[in-house]
Amino acid sequence: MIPESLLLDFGAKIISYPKGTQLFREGDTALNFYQVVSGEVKMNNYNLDGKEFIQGIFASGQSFGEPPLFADVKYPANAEAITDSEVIQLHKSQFFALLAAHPDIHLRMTETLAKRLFYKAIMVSEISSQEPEHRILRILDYLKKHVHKIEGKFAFKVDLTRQQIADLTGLRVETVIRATKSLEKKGELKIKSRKVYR
Amino acid sequence: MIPESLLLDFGAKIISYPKGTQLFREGDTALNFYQVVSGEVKMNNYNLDGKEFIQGIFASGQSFGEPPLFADVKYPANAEAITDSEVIQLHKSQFFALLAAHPDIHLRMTETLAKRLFYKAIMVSEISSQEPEHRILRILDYLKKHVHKIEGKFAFKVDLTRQQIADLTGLRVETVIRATKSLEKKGELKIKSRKVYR
DNA sequence: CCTCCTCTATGACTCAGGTCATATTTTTTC
DNA sequence: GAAAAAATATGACCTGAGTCATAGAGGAGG
Repeated sequence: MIPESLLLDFGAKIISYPKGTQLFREGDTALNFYQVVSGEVKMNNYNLDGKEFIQGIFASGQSFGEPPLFADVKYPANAEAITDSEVIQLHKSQFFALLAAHPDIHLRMTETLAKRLFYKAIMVSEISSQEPEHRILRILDYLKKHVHKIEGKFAFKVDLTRQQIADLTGLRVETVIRATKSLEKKGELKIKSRKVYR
Repeated sequence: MIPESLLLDFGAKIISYPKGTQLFREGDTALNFYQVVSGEVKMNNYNLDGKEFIQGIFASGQSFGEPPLFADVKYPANAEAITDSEVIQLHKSQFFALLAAHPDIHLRMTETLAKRLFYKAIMVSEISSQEPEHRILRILDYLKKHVHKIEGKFAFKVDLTRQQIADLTGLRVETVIRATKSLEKKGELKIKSRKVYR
């Protein structure tokens, strides 16, 4: 997370995107650095038959879509506002000026990429190894430990719909519903008024 | 890729690992920066029933296992020498000294992470969307375009066994064999004396 | 040239997760 | 506060990739 004041110093703008708006699409060339001010933004892909896969969900303070700024590639996914959102965005050239002026922030940026790579490494291996229940637990544990930094049994209230869990794990809603129920029976998680706790 | 001479200046050592040796294991704390001098190293996971998933294969000049140096996490996978290999390794503290002294190299490092993230983003979405043939084509196209930078139909000779393709895509050997044959029939790739061309 | 080992190949069978249909509950919207 | 939309839930059925077994082809090494 880069302080907003600093971003603004370098010429960043805060832009509002109503729920459902696309900020950029898969295949677009990356022109800006983005950081969520308020609301939630997701990055996703749609496969041939319209099924969604969510690469990540980004909340207040989190940046997204940086890799293509560094690597010479196009966006591998779309970005879409999940709720009405405000996003601070800074043009690529200015972003690099900022990094050059602040090596510590560059290092934190690298750290962010490294963490995301860690998550993807886990998910890709997990998804490939099948077993819906395992996949679901893994993503919940990842969110609990690394994103929300919560400890304690059932202390983490999962603020995701079954559909979102499905789209993050590459499963179907029905499978997620059945698997979460089965996991509850096994004592791996709790379901209270339809919300999942882990 | 960081010049070997520079790494050596900062105290790096070149170490030989015979085929099959593990350099580090999933869950280990990251202590060194690694770069392949000769041979090939893979990073992989084994799931509960022993099935392998290959996170990546690294050849001469490529570095691996850096993310946990930056992010405060353990290795998400093992590293193992595929062939007899020489690897140059530099202790974490010295590695950071090197980066601080050479911002341009730090930027290239960030670029490397960004590219790898790009690959993982593609793979995770692709693997989740099922359809073996699609998955296989995707990884082949990725390797062709981004790793080997080859153009032209069937100009890319895939130097991977069916088993390795399977382990990279999360499929089974038999499925890969059947799918590649089917893809050949469809004209998407060629098989000449058992080697796949794309 | 022969042996051993790895890799490719193919058929038969199984089953887990996807698909589809339908219902109920909760939340959102106007 | 009623209507519409979204989310959860459940059953029945189906299909495609996994599993298992077995065989042949190619390559390395003595």
